[in-house]
Amino acid sequence: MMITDEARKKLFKKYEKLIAVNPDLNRRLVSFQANKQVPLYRWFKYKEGFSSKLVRYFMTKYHPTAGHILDPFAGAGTTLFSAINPEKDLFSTDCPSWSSTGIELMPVGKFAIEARLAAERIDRKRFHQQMEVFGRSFDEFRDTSSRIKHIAITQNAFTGKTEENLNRYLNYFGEAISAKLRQIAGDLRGDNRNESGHDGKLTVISGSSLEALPKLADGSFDFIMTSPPYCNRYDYTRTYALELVFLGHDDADVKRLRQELLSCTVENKEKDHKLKEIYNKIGRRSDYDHVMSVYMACEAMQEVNSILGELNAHKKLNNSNIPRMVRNYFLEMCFCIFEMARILKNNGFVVMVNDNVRYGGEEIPVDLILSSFAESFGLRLKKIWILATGKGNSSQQMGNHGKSELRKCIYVWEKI
DNA sequence: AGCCTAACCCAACTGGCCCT
DNA sequence: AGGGCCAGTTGGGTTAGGCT
Repeated sequence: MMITDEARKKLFKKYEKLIAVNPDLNRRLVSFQANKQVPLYRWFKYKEGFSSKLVRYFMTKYHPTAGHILDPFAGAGTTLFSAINPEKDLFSTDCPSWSSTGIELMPVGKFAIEARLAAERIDRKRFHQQMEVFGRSFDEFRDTSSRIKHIAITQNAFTGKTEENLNRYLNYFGEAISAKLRQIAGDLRGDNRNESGHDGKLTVISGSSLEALPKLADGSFDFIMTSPPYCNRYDYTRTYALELVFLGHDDADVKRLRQELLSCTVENKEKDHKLKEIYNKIGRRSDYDHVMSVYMACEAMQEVNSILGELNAHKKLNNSNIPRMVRNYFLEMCFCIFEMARILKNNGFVVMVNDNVRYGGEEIPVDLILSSFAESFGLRLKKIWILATGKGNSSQQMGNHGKSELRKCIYVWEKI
């Protein structure tokens, strides 16, 4: 089996001087952890999100004056809300507020965004009253002595302490909901914006970035801050299956959604035909051809594709669809990056959170490949910030490939 | 008060099983 | 045979509580 890493090494050499550890960044900030204690953001834990503090950090660092921000993979809307709710200590008070636009395919994220917007408009006093009524209705059903209706065989089957714990568990649903509502009410009370809403305007587009981005106007954004799906087999429709069902989606809906996601799971099929159709329909076939040629011209990309093909032929990958997923992940991202470059204003910035990945022991330098696409489309790589502690292997890889670290990155691209 | 440690907590995963 | 899906491992971070 022929394994080379020359093209990847060459690309690394090219960008090496721009890769640097940023001591201000850590896992807490780059993940949702730092949002868990923040009022309003803590209502819904979007596991894959980053923190509001991270958004503020990069906006202050690269674009302290207000404008229009975009997040094409908006999730629960951390970027969007952080931009329209400026904090006095970070943004100058006389600067007008940002407006923000988000694109989100997953109904879960869109629902979380809309729920928060709705909550900020409600009559807070009335909400508090309703909450108390709701809480009392739970109390009526609560038998504090015991939820367990004993029969002979359960009598004295466990200690008093155990029974107390079991009851606590059985009562937990009501308690959990009441606690969440108290938190929401408290956050709304502490929120000193007026009830008519935000300083800035927030728009959310429901659908795939592959279809929505081509419809946005040239040069209409000052700043893009986002975290696309990682190239890591992560299936969002599975992670949020319960929430999707709760929102009324059936099996067919979930399967359709899974196929619409940017290819990041082994179940994703080719979207080439669909992409062609999107660009033909809006009379931009030449853009489609241009993006394809940039993708094909990237040597590191071709090296990764051919190595994964070889590993697959030798049964060295634990799932035979990994090469297809990786190939399409980068192709689809290539289209997204082309569109981001087009809709950004000159001197505008893209800040993108993403991790590198590894399959069959072979590292895929996601940061380098995506940055080389960006440069082909007129976005200059300003920095690849990395965390001091990268990410290690999953436990399953330890036996075969040992321990080695991969970069956890935040790329900064500037339109020139 | 400051150090230390055991006990938790938690992770943008991936190996492989189960059906059709 | 392969699409679709399930679910366990283990390193590293955090913290309560004991010890000096």
